[in-house]
Amino acid sequence: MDMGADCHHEDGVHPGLAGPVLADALVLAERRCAATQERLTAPRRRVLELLLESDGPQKAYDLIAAFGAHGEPAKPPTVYRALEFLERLGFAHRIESLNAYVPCRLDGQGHRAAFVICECCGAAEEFEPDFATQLAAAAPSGYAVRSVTLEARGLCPACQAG
Amino acid sequence: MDMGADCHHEDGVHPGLAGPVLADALVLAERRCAATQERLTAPRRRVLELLLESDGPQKAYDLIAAFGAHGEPAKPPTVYRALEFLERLGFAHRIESLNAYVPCRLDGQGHRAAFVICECCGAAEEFEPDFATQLAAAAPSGYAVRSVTLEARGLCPACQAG
DNA sequence: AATGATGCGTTATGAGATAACATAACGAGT
DNA sequence: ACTCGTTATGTTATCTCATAACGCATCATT
Repeated sequence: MDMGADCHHEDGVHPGLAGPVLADALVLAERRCAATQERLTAPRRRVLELLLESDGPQKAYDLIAAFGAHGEPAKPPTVYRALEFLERLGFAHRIESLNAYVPCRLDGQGHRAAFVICECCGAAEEFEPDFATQLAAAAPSGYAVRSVTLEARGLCPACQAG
Repeated sequence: MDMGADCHHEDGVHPGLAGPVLADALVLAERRCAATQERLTAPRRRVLELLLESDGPQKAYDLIAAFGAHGEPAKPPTVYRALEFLERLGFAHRIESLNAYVPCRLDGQGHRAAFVICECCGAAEEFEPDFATQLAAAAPSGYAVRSVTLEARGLCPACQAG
């Protein structure tokens, strides 16, 4: 995406978790895994941690580079497998139009995710596409819609003001 | 996308143009370019032709491979530049979740494109997202939405029946 | 013709993702 | 505790997707 060279704003919508808040989020994820007999293994947990710490959408190779505790990168499959797991459980989402990943900011698992993406600062905000059911009606006749990818672009409030 | 191993359907929604119908479509494209002082150059025209001939979403490297008249592939930038042009003029759309391209099947230029994609046969059907304006309201507070990427997945009528 | 803008051809490389295979960890049943 | 099937990981290599950078060609205007 072209962010425009004249944007001086920071990613600020989701500042990224740290300290006890981050720890809590990870514990919550552990619990949700335990409840469904899924395993939040070390690499999965690490990738989730990196996503939660981040201020905005993360590229897979950013995660790969940041994976190791002392600067050693991960191997690509390690991170891609973890991302696949996190998406499956609803802990993370892929933003197709950015080739990037974000942690889920909403509670419900299995929900349909939708995003607004600021073309200026790159922030991505998740929202609940309540109208997904409307979509099924709006879609061409006869299609049985099962999932929806919805990514809207525009300007976040800060970038409109600035 | 996982199309499922058990689908025996063909891409049938848009059979691909040929002969006089194809020629007409290209002439129409020429006219629309001329009207806005844009140039439908040879590589651009060739890529549009390949898209119009196709039965379904085409990958960039499929187009690259098919570009030459006698089996010689194009160089990647040739095709990517043509696709960029065709998208800009509304003659083609990129489907993000497939990394693939389709010719525009609707008349209006500059419209917001939306797609339903059959998870079984891979067909992609374009439709007009009339509710895009509703989206602006549904989006998180304060975002000024400028464009929307909407890609729904499900089963086309033929694949539901079969 | 000179000029400036746009587009093309070419080489090379960057960015994103996965196939394939071997090894290791878990967990249910005995 | 053992063994067996399953699930997950480590590793290497490769595949797919896309663009940077450069020089030349083409076209419209002067």
